[in-house]
Amino acid sequence: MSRDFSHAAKQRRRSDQVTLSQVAEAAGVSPITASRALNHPEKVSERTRNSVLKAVEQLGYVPNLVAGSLASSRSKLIAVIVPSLINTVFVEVIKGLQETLEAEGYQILLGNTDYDLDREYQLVRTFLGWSCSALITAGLRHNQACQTLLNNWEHPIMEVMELGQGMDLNVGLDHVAAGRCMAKHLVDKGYRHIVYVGARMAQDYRAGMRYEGHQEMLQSNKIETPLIELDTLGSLQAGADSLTQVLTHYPHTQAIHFANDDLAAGALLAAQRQGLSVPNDIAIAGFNGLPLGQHVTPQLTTILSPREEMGR
Amino acid sequence: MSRDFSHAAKQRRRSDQVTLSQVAEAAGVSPITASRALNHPEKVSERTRNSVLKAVEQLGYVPNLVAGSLASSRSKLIAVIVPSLINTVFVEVIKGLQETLEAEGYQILLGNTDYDLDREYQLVRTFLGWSCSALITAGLRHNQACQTLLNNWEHPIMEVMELGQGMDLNVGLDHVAAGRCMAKHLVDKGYRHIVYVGARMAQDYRAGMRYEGHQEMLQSNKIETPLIELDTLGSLQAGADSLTQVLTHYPHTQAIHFANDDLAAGALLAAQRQGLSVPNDIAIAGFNGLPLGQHVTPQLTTILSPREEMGR
DNA sequence: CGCTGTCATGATAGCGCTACCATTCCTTTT
DNA sequence: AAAAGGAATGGTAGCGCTATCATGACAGCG
Repeated sequence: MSRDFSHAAKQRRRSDQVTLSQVAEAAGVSPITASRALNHPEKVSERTRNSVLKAVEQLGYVPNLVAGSLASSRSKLIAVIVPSLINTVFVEVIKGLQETLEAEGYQILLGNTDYDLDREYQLVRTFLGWSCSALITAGLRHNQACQTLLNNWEHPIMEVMELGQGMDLNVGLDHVAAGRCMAKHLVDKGYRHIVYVGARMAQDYRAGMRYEGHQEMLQSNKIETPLIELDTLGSLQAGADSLTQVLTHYPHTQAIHFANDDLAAGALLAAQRQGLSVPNDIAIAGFNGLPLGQHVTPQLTTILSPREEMGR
Repeated sequence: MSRDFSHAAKQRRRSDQVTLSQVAEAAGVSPITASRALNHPEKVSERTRNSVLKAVEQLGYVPNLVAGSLASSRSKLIAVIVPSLINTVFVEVIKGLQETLEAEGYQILLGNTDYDLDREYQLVRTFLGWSCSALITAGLRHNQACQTLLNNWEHPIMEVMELGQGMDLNVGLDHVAAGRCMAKHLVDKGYRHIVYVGARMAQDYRAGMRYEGHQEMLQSNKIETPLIELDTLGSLQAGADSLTQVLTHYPHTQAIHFANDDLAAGALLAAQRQGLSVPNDIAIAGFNGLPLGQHVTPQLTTILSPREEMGR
């Protein structure tokens, strides 16, 4: 219970990193002024600003952003959570975001859920802990805990890839409609034996939604809707493999509707290697509008514009 | 000069975020113990740990990683700096790193230099400010300021893509040798009219190094070394365009040696669209071993293994 | 000539967490 | 039985920065 005041001072400076105070001292101003000179240059006189800048240069000062963020409870970080880096679309999205955000001085904190909503929750938790100034996630579907977390969060949340009842910002498209649209296109072309090929649609539920649209359209035309579902993630290789599967199980197939362009491109190239003519022997449809798609024999695609939809 | 002790307390809690202290209180322990329960579970009794965990759950506590990092001057962040997201190789590298690092609980802070060394310096500065626990950068070449910064940094630095005198860890390959090797291969195949196509080699100096090797080999065989340099970044589209250029300027071309697989694949597909047979009419060589390369008519490639080289 | 307003700067007090001891209460050793 | 070691917990003091308020200097005003 006794109190005493005889504690010896404890030293804990762990690194020899140059601090703002040292810069301030070298510049002959107070730490606060040095801080302002760097972060709100317009609030200090030009003379002061210059001498601070000079001191920064001389000492090789590197601002400790962690400390700054803690003090201001803001950070120039933006969390980007995607379900996969294998599927090229998400890479395209990151590319687009990256261009815009980095130009604004933000850094991207990258997370990959592997189509696992629990993993997504973990990532969101972690990223919120970094007091990111925004969070960008692919998709509207989150698990309960994650949803709660996001609802209570006060910073902007952007959900890409999918249209619907979003939280803050929401760009994307209606996947059911997209599937329906592509199916209609194939039907209109006169194809009657159409196979849908998806990859892990339980997880990549957006591909599932496109399949729904596809089904809807074919059924209303009284056409069978055979489905081949791969249990690997969509990739060129998977697409190539699936072609064989399709031809084995459904030899009469006239057209294949793939869940995404990676699969479609893989199948297309495989078809060419096997000497099949596309689209005469077999038509191939994909989804996304990857650059690759435009370089093979003309291919059907819906376009996603990942670059444009930033704004804030 | 006068000192007085009558300051009123200032309130500044800016958010209603749950703090560790609140968790500790709810669990009936001190904040320190709560911290330990979460970060060093083996150091507290099971009873304590459980009650802390329960409190965390109940209150919906999200650890403030910024504060934690400041206090411990460590963070579970790893900076990854690449020169481009357009060139598919770097995406592959990120993919590989991502898989390994995320499994270890690290987050990736992504930066893109656009092949600009000054931009790289800025990024390094920023990332050091986040007290990342490691930094991964593509390439050994940095500007002076950046080099100084990196030399004085006490955490691991990994340089990928390029072999040589590195700092800490260095994985990659000898690009001059790679260029030489591919050129030799083409010469051995009997080609005598070989064009090299690169994209912005002043910036993408690794492509330049491969060209050096290429040149060396051809010259020692008394073969001309025509070069076409594009001033866009390597992409499928650029590759396709370059094919036309090559055929216009050097109609006798038997083989094209591309600086990377994106260009090569673009050209290959373009050739096919134009009805050219590869490699009978024209041979196409790339560099990197992208998955795409394996799906077009067999193509020459050196393989980079971005996934394996993690360690730590 | 005091009164208010604006500008540049400074003093103070944290942001939420963890490192570093110190303390308590056991168990083991000689 | 006392000394020594160990395990669990707690108190204190920052990590390096910025928000908030306070201050001083000087201009404009009636």
